[in-house]
Amino acid sequence: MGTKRVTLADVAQNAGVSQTAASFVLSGRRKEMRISADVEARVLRAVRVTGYRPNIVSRSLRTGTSHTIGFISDTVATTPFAGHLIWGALDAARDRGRLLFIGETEGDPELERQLIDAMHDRGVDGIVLASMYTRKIAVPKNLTSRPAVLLNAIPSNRSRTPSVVPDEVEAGRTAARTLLDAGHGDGIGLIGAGPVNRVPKDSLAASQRLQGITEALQDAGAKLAGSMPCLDWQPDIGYDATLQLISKATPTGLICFNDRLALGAYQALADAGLDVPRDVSVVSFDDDLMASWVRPRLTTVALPHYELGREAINVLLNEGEPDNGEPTIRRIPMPLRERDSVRRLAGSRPKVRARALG
Amino acid sequence: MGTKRVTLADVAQNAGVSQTAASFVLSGRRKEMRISADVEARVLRAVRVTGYRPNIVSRSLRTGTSHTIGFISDTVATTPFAGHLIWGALDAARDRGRLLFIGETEGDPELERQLIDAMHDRGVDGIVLASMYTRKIAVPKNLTSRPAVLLNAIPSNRSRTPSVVPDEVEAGRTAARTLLDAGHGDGIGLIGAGPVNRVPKDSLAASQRLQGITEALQDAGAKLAGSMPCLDWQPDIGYDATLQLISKATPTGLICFNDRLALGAYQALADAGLDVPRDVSVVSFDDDLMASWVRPRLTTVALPHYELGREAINVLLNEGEPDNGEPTIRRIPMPLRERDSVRRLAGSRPKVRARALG
DNA sequence: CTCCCGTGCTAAATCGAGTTAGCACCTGTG
DNA sequence: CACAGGTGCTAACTCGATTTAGCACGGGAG
Repeated sequence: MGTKRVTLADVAQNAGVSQTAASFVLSGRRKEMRISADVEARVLRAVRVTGYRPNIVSRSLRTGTSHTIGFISDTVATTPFAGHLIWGALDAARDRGRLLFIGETEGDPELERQLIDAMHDRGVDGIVLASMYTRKIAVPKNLTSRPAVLLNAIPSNRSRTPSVVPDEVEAGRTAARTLLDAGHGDGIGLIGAGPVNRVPKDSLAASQRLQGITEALQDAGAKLAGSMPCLDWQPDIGYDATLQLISKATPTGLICFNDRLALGAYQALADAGLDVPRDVSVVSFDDDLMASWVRPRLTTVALPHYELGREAINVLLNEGEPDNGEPTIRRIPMPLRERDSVRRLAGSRPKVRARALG
Repeated sequence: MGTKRVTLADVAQNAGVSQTAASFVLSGRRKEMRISADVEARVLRAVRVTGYRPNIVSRSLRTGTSHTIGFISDTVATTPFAGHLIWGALDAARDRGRLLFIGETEGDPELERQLIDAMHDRGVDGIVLASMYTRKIAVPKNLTSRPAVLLNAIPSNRSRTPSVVPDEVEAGRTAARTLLDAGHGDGIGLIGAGPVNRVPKDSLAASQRLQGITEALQDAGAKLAGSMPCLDWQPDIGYDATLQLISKATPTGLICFNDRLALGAYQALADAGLDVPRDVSVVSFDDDLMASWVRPRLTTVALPHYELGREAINVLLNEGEPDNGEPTIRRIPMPLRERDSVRRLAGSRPKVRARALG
């Protein structure tokens, strides 16, 4: 309890050498400083005997590196996503011997500024600034005085701050190809955006998913069967949009821009007497928990929250490597979760295995 | 960017005084050290001009207090509860000028030990060790070398470590009274435990909720209509238990030991052609998200996760106050969320308002 | 025998705050 | 005029590690 902590001086005394010698042994630079094997052995024994653990606060003061990282998000409690983002960051941090400070801004820029300062005051090696949904954000001025990485966000102002984001464009292609490969060619409808993009301006998911979808359709020479932009991506909006879309012509496949829209689409299709996937196939994005709860289970392109968290830490700690003037944007693949909401149309060619390689 | 941080020495130089004087001004001890108002003004101006912020690492080394708290939980990602526990802790920490380290043990004692050490190495002022469900835990030996608080857990070994837990006994009384006040007297059945307690040994919720229920029934002179202990508190188990219970005699009210059991009970009652709350009233515990999703919305006694998180920080920072030999156990009230699953029986006396006071 | 160089270590400075001990100056008193 | 006592400040040490500068010794070359 009250026993004082063992310091390096104690270890040195126990080993009968100077603090300097002990320090060099422990930092593994004994060759460089020509410390004899004998002294090394004595120091290591002293460490074991005394149960010495270096005081990181002190080391941090001297070296300026605290083996500590700040993780600031706009919200940690309300979305279940947050947990996995933090989880990935936590694991990556532990793998590299770092501890994580966390903070929550609740979207308040002033609070954000204070948190960044408070973490810098504590000598963090860098800060991960995370957003709960992918968007452009203004990089706070005080963030850039030390290494920083944006997570799930791209700098809106001209800033060198590296970013880690989901690869939404490729996700759009994946979603479209899933229906194309199942033979839905010209029968694909869009719920959520397109053909002209109209969604909240700071959401990147909408425009990039649409871009990927459009590219994949063009590559396949396919034409959209219809599309309904939605200003908000909630179940009830998806319900209305779907009813409206099928009132003109019934598509054989639907790409919903997120799982909540898909939930609404499920209900609308059921009300219209259409069966999923027999009459209409559905593909979506996010891989919300509910995607595996609904019946039939929803095929969706997953947001890789755990991987995003991990990669943010890795990018932060590897900073200064690929310094080619351009701000780094690391895009994390969004994996397809194939479940039960897509039907392969008769006569469609089976998915070409080689495509998975390219 | 590359500009070096402003130190106290810079401030002192800018103000034309010694570092000592500047330090005393900033720590508010100028009276004590007889610093003139003139010098004080010059120092404060210098702070403003230079944008000085104290280096907490340095302060921490000298004073031993880092204004930093460790929060270690067994899991952060998998349960939605975790977010609110951390959220409460985060808010309380911010209110008191502290930052939070977080760590996740994934139930691994070795990892737990390492995390505790890593945080102590960084000079945390104390550690909150949190469990995701209420239980007894063995307090790690290395935890107690500095202030610590158990959250959602009670020490199983003889330990002075203070605890913050939900008041499960009172919650049991609340649940029982809710049905008693609605006139369900001798018609109350239990799903999950009782009359003899048979549930996983380290779960405190079961025994304490049962104790509260039993006390409230005794106070009211009421007898149990039946009870079904369950080894695991999952929907399918609750379904079976409920079917079995009503096969003997149909109670007018059901207390389920958590919301998942209640979900199963809902399904069983529906299958048996019984309506909630017309035929059977249901009260439960936890206030899971789903409790407000099911129809009729479930009346349940809520686990106060946010408050638990807040209080853990408060207890940690107020340590050394009520030092009366006994280990402190702080019990946080579990509030009743009155929704639509309880029916007041005809002829029952309305709830006495004064009862809420006592 | 002297000089040089490599070997193996140590003394002391350093990081940036907080804290202890004490110095110079002024005023009032006997 | 000597001296006590208060006022207002500063020099120097401290926390515990890292790191720079350099010392003592032995052996080989000239």
